[in-house]
Amino acid sequence: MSDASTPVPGAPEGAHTFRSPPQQLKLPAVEHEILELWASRDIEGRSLRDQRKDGGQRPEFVFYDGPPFATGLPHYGHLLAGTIKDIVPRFWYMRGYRVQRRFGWDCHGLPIESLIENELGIHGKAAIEELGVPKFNAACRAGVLRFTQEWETVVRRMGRWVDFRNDYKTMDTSFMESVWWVFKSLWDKGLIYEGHRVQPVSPALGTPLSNFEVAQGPQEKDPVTRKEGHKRRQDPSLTVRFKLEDEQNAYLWAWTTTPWTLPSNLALAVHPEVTYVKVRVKATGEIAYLEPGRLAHYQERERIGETEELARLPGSELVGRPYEPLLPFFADYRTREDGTRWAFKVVSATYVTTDSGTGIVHQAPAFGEDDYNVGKENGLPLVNPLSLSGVFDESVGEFAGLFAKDADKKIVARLRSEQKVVDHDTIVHPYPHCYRTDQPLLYMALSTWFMKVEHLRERFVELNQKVHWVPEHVGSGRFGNWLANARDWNLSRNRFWGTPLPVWRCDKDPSDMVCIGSIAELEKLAGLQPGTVTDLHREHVDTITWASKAGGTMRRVKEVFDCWFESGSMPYAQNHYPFDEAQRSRVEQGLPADFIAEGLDQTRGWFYTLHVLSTALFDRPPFKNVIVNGLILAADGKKMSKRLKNYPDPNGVIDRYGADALRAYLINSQVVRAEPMRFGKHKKDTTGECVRDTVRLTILPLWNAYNFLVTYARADGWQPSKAALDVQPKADLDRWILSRVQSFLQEMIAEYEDYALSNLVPAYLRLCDDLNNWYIRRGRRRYWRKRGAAEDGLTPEQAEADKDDAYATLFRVLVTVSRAMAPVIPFFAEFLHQRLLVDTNLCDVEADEDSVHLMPFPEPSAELRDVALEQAVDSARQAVTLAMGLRERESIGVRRPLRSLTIAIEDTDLRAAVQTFEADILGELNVKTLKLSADDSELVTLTAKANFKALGRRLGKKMKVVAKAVAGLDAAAVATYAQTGSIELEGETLSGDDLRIDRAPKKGMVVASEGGITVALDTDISDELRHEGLAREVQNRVQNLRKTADLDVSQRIALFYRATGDLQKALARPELRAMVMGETLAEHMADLPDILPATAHRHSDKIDGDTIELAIVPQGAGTTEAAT
RNA sequence: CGGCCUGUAGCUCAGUUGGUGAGAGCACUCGUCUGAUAAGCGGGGGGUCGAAGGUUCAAAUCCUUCUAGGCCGACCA
Repeated sequence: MSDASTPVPGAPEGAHTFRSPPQQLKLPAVEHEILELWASRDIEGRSLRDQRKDGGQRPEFVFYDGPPFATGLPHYGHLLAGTIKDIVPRFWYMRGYRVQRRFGWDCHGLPIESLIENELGIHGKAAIEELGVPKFNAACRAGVLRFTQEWETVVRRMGRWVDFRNDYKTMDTSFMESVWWVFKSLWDKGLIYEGHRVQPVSPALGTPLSNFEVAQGPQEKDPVTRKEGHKRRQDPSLTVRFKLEDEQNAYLWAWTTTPWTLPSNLALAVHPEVTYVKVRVKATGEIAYLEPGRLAHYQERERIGETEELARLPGSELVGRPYEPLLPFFADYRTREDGTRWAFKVVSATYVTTDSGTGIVHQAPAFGEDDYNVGKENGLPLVNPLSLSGVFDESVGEFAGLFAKDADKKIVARLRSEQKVVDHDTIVHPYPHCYRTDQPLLYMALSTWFMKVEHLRERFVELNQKVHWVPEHVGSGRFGNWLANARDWNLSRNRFWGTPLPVWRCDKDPSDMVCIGSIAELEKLAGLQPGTVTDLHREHVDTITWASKAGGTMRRVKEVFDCWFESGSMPYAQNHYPFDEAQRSRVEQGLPADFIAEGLDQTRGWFYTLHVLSTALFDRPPFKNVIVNGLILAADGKKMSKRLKNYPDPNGVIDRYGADALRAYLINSQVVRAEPMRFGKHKKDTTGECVRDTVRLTILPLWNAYNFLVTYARADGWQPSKAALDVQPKADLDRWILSRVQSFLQEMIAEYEDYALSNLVPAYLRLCDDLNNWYIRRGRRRYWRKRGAAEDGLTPEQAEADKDDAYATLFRVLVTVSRAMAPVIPFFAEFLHQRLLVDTNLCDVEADEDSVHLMPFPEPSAELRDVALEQAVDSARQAVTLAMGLRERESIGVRRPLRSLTIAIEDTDLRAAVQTFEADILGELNVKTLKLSADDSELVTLTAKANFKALGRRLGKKMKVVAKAVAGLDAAAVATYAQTGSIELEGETLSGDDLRIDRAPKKGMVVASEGGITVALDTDISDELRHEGLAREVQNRVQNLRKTADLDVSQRIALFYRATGDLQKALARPELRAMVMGETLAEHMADLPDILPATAHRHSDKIDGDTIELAIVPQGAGTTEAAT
């Protein structure tokens, strides 16, 4: 490869020398520099909008970004989702795809409407209409984007690349027109109908509430069950009697907690399979029907006197029996025109329970969902005398003008006077309340627009099976169940700030309706000049009318869309489909998207609406892969709460530790698999200490490795080159780390492609451990070898080549790792790329090599792989660990040299491979010689254990007996088995890995064994070894002295000492004396004089019972001539 | 009340299709440095795997019940 490339402007002049590394690593400062770099070189733009300098055409990886409400500030949940939404596109971009990432804003809906109502100081629909829709909507438009700047700041600071310039807003005319197109398409397919749905209504607001809003209502714990639920409220508990028309003096008893629904009673429901009882009340002689268990309940509470049982019958026998209307207002519905019975009869309903009331349920179809469904099944009429404000209209006589809840008392009074009340009590129960006004909600059937989805259920489920869910269970469980039980979608809202339903209807003939699918169509029908309509909000389109066939006027219906319908239309509407010709095929080819990611709470939200619309419109799933993230809780396990201040401010955490660390922390958790996560290191961590740990764990290891390379390369004059990136080193250590990096790449790619983000950081940490704690530590000497000198048994030429290989290998490793980690820690990866490649003029701007994020993701090379070598190092490191444990156990410090270490490994190839790392093992452990052996019988006692996994299935019940026999085998028998590989026990032939052989250290031996590797230390210490150990202790004390004296590492010294006993003997040995002097840079070593210069530093100590007194005096420039 | 998820070391969490010495990080403790990194490296202690039953030769793992928590939904007569 040639080094002739277009250098990056501003890169340091001259050759390929590394820039000196920063003195101190300040991550937030580094990140700010990187942000500036990205901006100044438009790197983000080149990636996002695919404006590469090389102009290459790339296949498209389609990502849909779900729009957040623009009315709140971003919190940790958004940062987490943003991180996921950044990592995945970055990876696929590096894999050679084009990945458009457009930010979206959800601009419509109740959150912003409520906010504006509060700010304008008005409440309720009536107030808004009084103010006027144009003014209200203008306020919404002006207010909805107030936080976009804050969002952009935080999102960018997190390192997320997403296009804010080319964003989409659900209030854009183009977006809204596409929503119309979506609706019109559904309309043309016959999937839209007008119907009723029982909805919670806030009478104070005069508007129905969404389930979402209901859930936002006041909550409290039930004092008995301690369960969180709706705020509790006291209501009447009224039992009334309905007179049967076909039997004398006989009544059906029914119970209600909402007397205001009684005027609208149209039926009574019984469970067809429940047994009811017919009784005579002794005191009054009346005959009553109800469920016997409930009767007993009333009698226990002494609400009813004694009764005489007359008969028992199943509910099905009551079905169809007529009764007199309780109140006269809707008595006309008693019979149909043809004379058949219509309302006021007993109907069958399986939802009826016998745990409250009477077992006979009052039915007011307009005021309960179950009632409504029962009414529909039985062809009952729908009567609703209530307005949205909960006020009765003229149809209910004396109750007209009363608020429903206020009418309760008057209704009860009238029923009481008519002898229709059996029992009147109160009940305290959880009941939904308005989240804004705190008033109890009323349920009532309202006219709404529906999309038919129930017939699509099966298709939903089929298409959903093609989706790769992370984690899998959300797709098959929660979401799958939801799809299988999907209900027709109520997609209209009686609100103001939203996309208006594009339905115009004749005010004379309501059946004359037209659905508009585009602006052009509207202009044409209304006779307007093309281009007249530029905005589709209510204040603009509600005034557009035209003459109808029936001589009336075509006016738009009042409703606007549920904002979920808009977000579900996002795949089409963000590109103004199908109106924008240029984008048409992209939209069609971009469905399903390759990837989306949102929180678990979107199961019923965006995931669902995307699914419904793409199935209905295109018969396709909307996305191929989805990552569902869980909820982030505060460190104390509670929800994050601004009030409790139980979590650290995100900006503060980023400013202190950097975005990379926060990203790595968030992603290194099962929260990316839909599980909840506690943001904190411990329960009281409210400062983000957990993120500091992540800096230490994930960034510093890489930083240290980089710092090592650059420091030595600069000192040594080594220069990186393009050739170094393809280095084929000879040394085993180098070949090993390159192989190890390949397996790391393979693992990373597999995890990225599987969207298993929580496995990325652990894989990377394992590599860092290998890199820092073995590769660099063991290879350290190679970097500071003098050039041109024969060392380590190598000729000067060999030593030179080996050293170059070492530099090149480490350089290559760091470059590769920075690319593999770029999606996860985009700042630090970029920092490395800039320092290693850009500043050294090794990048070609024309080939878009000036940012790590424009580079291709590194492919693992099979040629560099050497699995056996990787295993050998594993084993060597394991042997070292075992031996370290032995030293610890025997209290022999690493400074004390030992004569020999024995490693027993049965496998011949592995043993030979471990041998190649002999010097490393001995160096790590401070041992003189290594003995390798295939046979560990002198070191350990063999015991055997049955391999349950292998034998269990084969032996079944005999397993226990055999296992016991195996455990009873003596060492000799096990040894025989180890040789022959077979044994007869309890009539079974066991062979191969039917037995697992364990090694227990023999008594009196310094031996440890694990996983087929046995190590033994020779702890017999000769005088020679002991003296060397002592000399090293002295050496250690001198080094400590150097440090307390704050001497430069290259500062020469004069060393003086006075020692006793063996210490004296050790230091008298010439070779040890030379060692101490060499390692401590001592130019002189002599007995301690009586007088020392002022620059001397002193220390005395006791080592193994002998004493030593030390003094060091700095030598050379800047110091006076030391006493000699 | 229903659906889904969770309960493993002091804390945060791993533990594949059941296979028998239950792991990591942090914290604790002991040791270890001087030509990358003490914001480092290594050793160690610490858990009746939420509880109780059951299936099985074998259960942290499968089943049932209970219990605690989370998310979503239902909360009606």
